[in-house]
Amino acid sequence: MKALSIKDIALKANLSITTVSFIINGKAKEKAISDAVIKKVQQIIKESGYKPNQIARSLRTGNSNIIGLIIEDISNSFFSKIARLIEDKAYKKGYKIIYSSTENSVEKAKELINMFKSRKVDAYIISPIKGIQEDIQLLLNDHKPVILFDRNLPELNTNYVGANHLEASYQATESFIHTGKKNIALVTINIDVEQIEERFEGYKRALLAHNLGFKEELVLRIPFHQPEEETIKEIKQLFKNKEVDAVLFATNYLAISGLKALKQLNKMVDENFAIIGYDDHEAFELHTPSISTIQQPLEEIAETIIQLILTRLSAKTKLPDEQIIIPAKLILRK
Amino acid sequence: MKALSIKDIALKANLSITTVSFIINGKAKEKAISDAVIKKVQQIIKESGYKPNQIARSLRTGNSNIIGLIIEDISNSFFSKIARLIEDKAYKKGYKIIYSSTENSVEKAKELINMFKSRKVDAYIISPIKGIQEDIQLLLNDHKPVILFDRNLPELNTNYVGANHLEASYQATESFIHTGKKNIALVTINIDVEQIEERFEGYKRALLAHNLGFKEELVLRIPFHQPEEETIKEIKQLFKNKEVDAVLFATNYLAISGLKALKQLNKMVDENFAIIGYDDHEAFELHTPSISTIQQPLEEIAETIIQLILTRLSAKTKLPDEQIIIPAKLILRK
DNA sequence: CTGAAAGCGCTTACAG
DNA sequence: CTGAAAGCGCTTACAG
Repeated sequence: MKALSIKDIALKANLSITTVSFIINGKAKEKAISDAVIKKVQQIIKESGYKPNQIARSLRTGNSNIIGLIIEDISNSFFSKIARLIEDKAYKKGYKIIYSSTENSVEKAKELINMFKSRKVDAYIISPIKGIQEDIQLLLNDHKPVILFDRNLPELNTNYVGANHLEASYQATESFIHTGKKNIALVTINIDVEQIEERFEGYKRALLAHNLGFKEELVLRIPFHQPEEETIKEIKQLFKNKEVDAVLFATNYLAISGLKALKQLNKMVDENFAIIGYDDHEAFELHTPSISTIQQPLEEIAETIIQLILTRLSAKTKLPDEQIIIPAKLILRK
Repeated sequence: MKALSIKDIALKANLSITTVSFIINGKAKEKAISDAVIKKVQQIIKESGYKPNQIARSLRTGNSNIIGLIIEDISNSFFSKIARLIEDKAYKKGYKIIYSSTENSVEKAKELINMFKSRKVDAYIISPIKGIQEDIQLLLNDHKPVILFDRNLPELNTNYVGANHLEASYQATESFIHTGKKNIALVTINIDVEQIEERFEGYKRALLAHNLGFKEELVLRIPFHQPEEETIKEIKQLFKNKEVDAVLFATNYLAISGLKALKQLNKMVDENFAIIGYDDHEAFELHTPSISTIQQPLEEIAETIIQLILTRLSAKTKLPDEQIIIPAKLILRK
C-alpha cells in the first residue's frame, strides 16, 4: 500500500503532473487552467485522499514550512507555555514547530542548529546561550530569519524579543526596600546568560541606589545541573542567616526550591521575611501566603515572536532587525 | 553561499559521489573502500563542515529519523515532562522529536497525523482521542510503529503504555473511605477518553464496594474548554455543599482550580475535608497542608515508550504489540 | 490552456 | 576497490 504520488493523480486525471502541481499549489488561475480541469483534479484529490509529499517539496523548493524552536528546557513551564502559544499561532499560518531543549549545553545547542539546518527549517526561534554566536551567524549569512528570545546575544545583528529583566529585578528589589527590608538576598543560577546577568544587575543597582550596600555573601549562585536536594540545602543555609529579611529568586524553579526549603524549615513568609519569584508558577498564587512574582507577559512575547517571523518569512527583501523589549510586571500578592 | 553537497565533496576528493556516500554512511568497510580514501574523505568533510541534506536523504530512503509526538497540550506539565524525557532518550539514539498539541480536537488530531505522514516521520507516539481510530489504522497499515500512551483506543491493535487509572482512583477513593469520609465528590472533565472514564469507574466502584452508594450529584463534570474562572466558580459551588467531606480530582489542572477555589473561600484542607489530585504538580507538595496525589511514574512511562519505539524501528519484522500498564502510586501527604 | 524535461541532493542495485 | 546511472516526488522555466 504505497502512498499516492502526484503522478498517480495525473494519470487518473489524464493530465500532466505539471498541471496537477499548478492546481495543488493554487496557481491554477495564474496559469489559466480551465475551471473544468480544476474541478476534476480537486475531485480526484479529495476522493483519493492524496497528500503531497512534503519532503519532496522541501527538497525542490528549499523550504519546509517548519520553524525550529530551540529552548533551554521544554519541561520548564515558562518555555512550555511559550511553546504552546507559538505553536498555536504558527499552526494557523500553516507552519509547524519542531523543538528541542539545549539544557544549557553549548555542544547540544550547536548540534541542534546543525540538525535543523540539515532539515531546512525556514526560520529559527532561539533562546540562546553564549558560545553559539558563530553558528547563529551562519544562519544569518544564509538569510534565514532568526528571532532570539528570552536571552540576547548583543554581538549578533538579528531580532530579539525579551523582557526588561534589569528593570524588573530593580523594581522587585526596590519593593523590598520600600517595605523596610535591609538584608536582601538574591538566589540565582550560575549560567553565563545575559538575562540572568541583568537580573543580578537590577538587584545590585537597586541596593546601591538606596545606599544599602551590596554584599556578595547575600548572593547565592546555584550550579545549573545541581540536584534539587542540594539546592534546597543551600537555600536553607541562606534562610538560617537571621539577618536576611527578603529574598529575590532569579528563576521560577529556584523559587520553587526556596518554597520547599521554607516548608522544611517550617519558616513562614510574613512581614519580617518576604520573597519574590521570577516568572509565574501556579504554586506562587496558591501558596499561603501568596508569593509575589515578576511576570513576563507570555502571550505578548509569543505574539511578537511569531509576528516577526511571519513578516520576515513573507518579505521579499530583508527587513530591518528589531529589538523588542517587553516590560515584565511585578505582581505583588498578599 | 550555498550549502555544500555531496557532489562538492566528491569533486574535492576526486572520487565519485557513490564512494563518498558509502563513507558517510559507514559502509566503507562493507564496500571495501581503502583506508587512505576513507581518511581523505573524512578529512575533507571535517574541514569543509559538510552536513548531508536530511531532506534528500529522507526522500530517497523514505524515513526521516524523526518521531512524531501528538499530545493534548504541551503546556500541561504532565505532557511537557514526558516530552522532555522522551526527547532526551530519543536524541541519544539519533532521533528527533516533532510534537504538536491536539487540544482534544478530533479535527486537529487528524490534521496532525496527516502532516506527520507527509513529513515521513518514522514512528508515532500518540496520546489519542476517540474519533481518530481510522487515521491511526492507516499508519498501522503502512507498518509504522505507533505507541499510544496515557489513553488507549482498545479497538486498535497496537502498542499502549499507560497507568492503571481505574485501580489508582479506586485506591484514592478507598483511602478517603478508610479515614471515615462519607460524602466523596469527584471533579472530572467531560471529554470522552478512556483514562478519564477509568478514573470515574474506579471512584464509583470503590464507593459501591464500601456500600457508600454512588450519587451523581457529587460528580462535577467540567467542560474541557471552559475558562478557568468558570471552573473555579463551579467547584466553589460544590465545596459549599456542607455534606461533602472529600474530593477527588481527575486531572492536575482541575486540582489546581480546586485549590484556587479553596483559597477564595478561605476553606482549609483538614481532618474534616480532604482532597486528592491526579498527576503531580509542584503546587501540591508546597501547599499548606501538602496535597495527596496520584502519581504516574513519568520516567518509567517515557522509558517504556522509547524502548518500544526503538526496538520496533530496528526490527526487521513486525514485533508483537504490547500493552504495558504501569502502576500509578497514591502519594499520601500531610 | 497544457506538457516534457531538468533538477533539488541524496542512496543503492548493478557493473566492472 | 570504485563509479555511472536510476530514481525518490516534487516544482518550475521554457515551449507551444
